[in-house]
Amino acid sequence: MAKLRNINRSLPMQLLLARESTMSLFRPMLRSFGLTDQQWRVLRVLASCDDIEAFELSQQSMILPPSLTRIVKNLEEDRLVKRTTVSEDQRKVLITLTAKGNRKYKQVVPESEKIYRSIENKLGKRELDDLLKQLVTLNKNLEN
Amino acid sequence: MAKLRNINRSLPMQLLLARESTMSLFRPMLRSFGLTDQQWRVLRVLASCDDIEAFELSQQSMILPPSLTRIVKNLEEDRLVKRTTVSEDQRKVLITLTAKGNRKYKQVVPESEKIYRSIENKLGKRELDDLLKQLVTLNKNLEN
DNA sequence: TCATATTACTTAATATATTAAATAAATCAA
DNA sequence: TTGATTTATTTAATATATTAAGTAATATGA
Repeated sequence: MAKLRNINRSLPMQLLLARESTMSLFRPMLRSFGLTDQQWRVLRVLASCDDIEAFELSQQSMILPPSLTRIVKNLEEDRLVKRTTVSEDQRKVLITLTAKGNRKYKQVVPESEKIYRSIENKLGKRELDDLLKQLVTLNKNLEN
Repeated sequence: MAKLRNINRSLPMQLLLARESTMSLFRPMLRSFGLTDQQWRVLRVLASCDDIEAFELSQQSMILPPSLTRIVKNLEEDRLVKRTTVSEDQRKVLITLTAKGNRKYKQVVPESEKIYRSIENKLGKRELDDLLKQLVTLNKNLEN
């Protein structure tokens, strides 16, 4: 009978485990700032640009549009982001960070970098760079 | 001002992207068998043992207990798995694959392996093995 | 111009994730 | 032995993921 490969030889499972291993190091810090993983992904994209269309934000934060609608709505209620429509194309929505959102972002950045450096220390800078390079290559080669 | 690293240099983001890149190749196949990603993770663990306690299944399938409760309930309604309690410890629940569940598993395995081999071809067997080794190392080194 | 198609986003429905609290059985300590 | 604690799982509440369907604005073609 055809047998399925062991978990240790399954790329999807090892990626899931690796993602969880790393995120579990950041999560308590993010929660202490009142942020979910996804909210932080949105904030960091917004911090890298003046404003952004919903579709582009969806791509860059890797959150599908239906989820993004709710996440942005919640962030808006927390006054961390602001939504405006584009006058030239009334279908489009522009999302921007508020001053409060920007302050929150600036509070999180140093804590995030601190954790990232501790990961670098645990894994070794060269090994981490090497792994990142391979992941970037994989993502390029498997891209639809 | 402290600046956050670019997405391309963020291990958590690249892992998320890589996980999504690979799972998107398996997902249509799994859906064609009427299975969600998580249901398939549960079935493949069950196929590797006669029976298993809920807690152990939770660990191996990387699904937290509250989610597992519902997933197993749904699989049970589909008659793919069966739940029994342990007489020596009435708190514990044993979960097993039914004959129907085993047939489903055996149908999926060759299709899954086919996709896995196509990934091997795209990435190169040596590169894939190397990446897997690094992920296993990362998971060991970051393990709580 | 006007019906049709496309685009951008939202709503809806169902499934899963996360955290906390609840329940019930088993264990432990005085 | 019994009250407190621990263990194994479930329930509950809120957040996110996924897929499909809906809506409104824009673009296109006869």
